[in-house]
Amino acid sequence: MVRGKVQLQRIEDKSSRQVCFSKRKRGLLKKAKELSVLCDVEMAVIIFSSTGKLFEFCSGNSLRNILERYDTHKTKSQEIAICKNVDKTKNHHAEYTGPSYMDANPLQMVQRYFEGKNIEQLNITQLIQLERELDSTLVYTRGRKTEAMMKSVTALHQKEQDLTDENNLIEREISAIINNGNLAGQHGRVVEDPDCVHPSPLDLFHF
Amino acid sequence: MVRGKVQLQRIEDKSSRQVCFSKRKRGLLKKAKELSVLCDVEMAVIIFSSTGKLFEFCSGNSLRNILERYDTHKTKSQEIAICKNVDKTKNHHAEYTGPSYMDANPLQMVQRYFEGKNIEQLNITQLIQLERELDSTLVYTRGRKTEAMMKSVTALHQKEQDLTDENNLIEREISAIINNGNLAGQHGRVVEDPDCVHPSPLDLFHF
DNA sequence: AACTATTCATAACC
DNA sequence: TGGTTATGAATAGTT
Repeated sequence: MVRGKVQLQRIEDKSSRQVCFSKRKRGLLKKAKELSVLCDVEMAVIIFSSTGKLFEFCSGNSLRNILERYDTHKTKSQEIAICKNVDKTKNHHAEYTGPSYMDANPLQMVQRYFEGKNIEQLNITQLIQLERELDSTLVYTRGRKTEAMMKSVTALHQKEQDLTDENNLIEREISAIINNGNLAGQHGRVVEDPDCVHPSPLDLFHF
Repeated sequence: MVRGKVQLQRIEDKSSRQVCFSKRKRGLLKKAKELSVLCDVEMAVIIFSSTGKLFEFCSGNSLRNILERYDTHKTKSQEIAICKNVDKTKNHHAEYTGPSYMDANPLQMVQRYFEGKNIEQLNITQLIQLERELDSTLVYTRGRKTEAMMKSVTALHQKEQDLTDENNLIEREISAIINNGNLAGQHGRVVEDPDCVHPSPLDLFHF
């Protein structure tokens, strides 16, 4: 505000309101552009004047894209809320604080990166190059996935082995206890066999 | 801008960018609220931070309503544009002509998108999803490429045809001239045949 | 998270 | 509308 601080309420005089709208709209759109460029964010502004005229701004090329992203985001956060059974009441500048890195797919990423150039508008050379690079990214990702899965499988095998060992150990302990119980019944005393109750680690690999 | 006027381009330093984002977002949302109240307009602001967080503002109580209004408005104006056969260029705000990212490959894009999280550190689920999405992006890109090539080939065929036609035309003109030259030699005068020298456009399709 | 020097946005006026 | 100006606001750089 400026020059005799104005109250934050509807300007009643129609023409003043119109003038103010025109000036402030320009200012807001400028700020929006600055924000989107400086901070590299995706954003959209939609304004309907009181006369019904539409003014819009969007950071990339397509406001529709942003609305779609908004929709998926909303849907996902709703899903998450349901999953977590969280009944979060929305604060008016609701900020979704979920894990959000995965909510954009590579196509959107690529489009965001070409910022302005819709993928539809790329020429053949660019498309061929993009194809090649996507291909190698895919190959790389598959490699990483396989590697990660192998590691995971190995880890699972190890865990399985450990659990099996533990089971065997427990079984041996149980039989030992039973045996001791029998012996105790026969001889009137408890015989402790350390080799059975505390087998050496190597014993674990005999089964 | 302020204190050593900043360039209107992406702030490269990540933490500066985030601080700037935080400050400017607050400012923008405030301005948006002021505009909507003072001038009594319906409006919406949607912002995705670079970390994927969503921030929003709307004048009424439902952003969804505004998006619906936007949709109907767009549909109508599009219909009008089609009816009037108007090739209206897009909104004048979507003219970001910043650094082209054509030199970044998708792997860099993906990594940059995960900002900080190296692709090495993604878990299996994320990798599988990434693989799937890269795959469909690749399929899509291949489709686009094929389409573009087909168009190009068709265009080339057309061009070839046109050139062939032109050649034929020229040949006919030349023979006509030669013929006329011969006739001139035989009869001592030049005979002009307008049908040969300036064939009607339809003649082009007789070959 | 505060501070401050600057630039910026804009209400009032023309 | 569009321009000018005085003034309050926004904010980049710094701490």
